[in-house]
Amino acid sequence: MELSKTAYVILGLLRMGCRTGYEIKSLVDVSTRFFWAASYGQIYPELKRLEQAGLIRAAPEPAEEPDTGRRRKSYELTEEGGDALRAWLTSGTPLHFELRHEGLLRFFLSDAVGVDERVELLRSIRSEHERVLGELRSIRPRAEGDRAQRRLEMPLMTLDLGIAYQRFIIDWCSDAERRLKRTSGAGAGGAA
Amino acid sequence: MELSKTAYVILGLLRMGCRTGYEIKSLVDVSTRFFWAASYGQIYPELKRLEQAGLIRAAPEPAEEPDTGRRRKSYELTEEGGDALRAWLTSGTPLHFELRHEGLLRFFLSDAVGVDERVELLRSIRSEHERVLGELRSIRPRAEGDRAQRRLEMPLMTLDLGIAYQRFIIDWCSDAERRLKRTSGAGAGGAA
DNA sequence: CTGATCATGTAATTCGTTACATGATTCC
DNA sequence: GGAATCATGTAACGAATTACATGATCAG
Repeated sequence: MELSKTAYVILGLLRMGCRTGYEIKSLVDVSTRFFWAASYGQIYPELKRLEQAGLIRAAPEPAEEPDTGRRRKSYELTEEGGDALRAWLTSGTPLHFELRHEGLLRFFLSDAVGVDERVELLRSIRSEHERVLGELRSIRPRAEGDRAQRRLEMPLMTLDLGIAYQRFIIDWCSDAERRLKRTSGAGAGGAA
Repeated sequence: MELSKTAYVILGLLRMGCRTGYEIKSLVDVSTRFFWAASYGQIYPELKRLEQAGLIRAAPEPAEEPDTGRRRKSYELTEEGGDALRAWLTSGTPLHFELRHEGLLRFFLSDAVGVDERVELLRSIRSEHERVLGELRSIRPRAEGDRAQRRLEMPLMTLDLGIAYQRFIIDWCSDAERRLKRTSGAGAGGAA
């Protein structure tokens, strides 16, 4: 593959209406971040590369915004950029998938500690996911708005998967906690 | 935090009975890989560091294995190593969580293509997760064995979460496909 | 004898984060 | 006037992958 995944994030968000690097980063932080993060250190250099490759171009400042001396670079998709985006979206390339979940890692290794510590661990995993669930819920109105006003269906659908996913993990944690307590019975055994 | 997460993977797997870098890598590939991957390029240098830090030490070759000229370095946990592992397992440090899911990213951006392409995308996401589910099922017997013979409960419990999680995503994909088809109704609309 | 597996390591490179540097504008 | 936000970028660093290099042993 030629372009990095982050390049497609930029192409895709430009298509969704973002114009500057700053706007892209702001939107990433309330959307793709949960399954594909990106930092300024990636976005700005990538914008330059994409411009050189002819996939995006500098856009004229929109008229509504009369030149406020504030310097900023607006970009827009070129036709080639749109083509590249759609080509990637429909290509059969293997889908990269990667998870780094410290909570699960600890849980996996937690035979080294006692049941009480295991339960405590499970609680902190659950509370992390509850925090994320809260975040996802808080951004839902925006996704609803995008759907109603800009005919963007997928952001909301993706968000709802995220919400369901968080709930799934949270429920699993509650279940597991109950099972651990039951199994340990009277004598809570430690381990070394 | 002093140690990298990968250092704790090593400490933890050493505790679970691995002895060499090679064994650690082999076990990682059928266990933690799904939520915390590690490569040789990390494992071997990390083993050296951990030895210098006194958390692991070179272990005498077990007697059952009469010196086959095959050179290899066996390690074992020191007391300090075990302490460090348990300290991390029970510490309240924020739990690092990170997901990179190209399928979701594409799905999120797929308003740029037509419903048919969206459905196709959903199918390939589902089939990826079905593949992973198959992998997880294939390693389950090993986890059952570890539980029965070595009193390691957590690997199996973690694996069963993984299996349930894959099923959750697969089901969601099937649902979403049905919903997309229903919504699109008669006139399948494309988008640009 | 040959291919699979056991076994250890390094070097180059890629990917991504974090911190830093800078400065304008807007809202209170 | 000061804090928050808008806005763009770079440099240093760290984490991790990939490819390479090497060689022994074991099963057929």
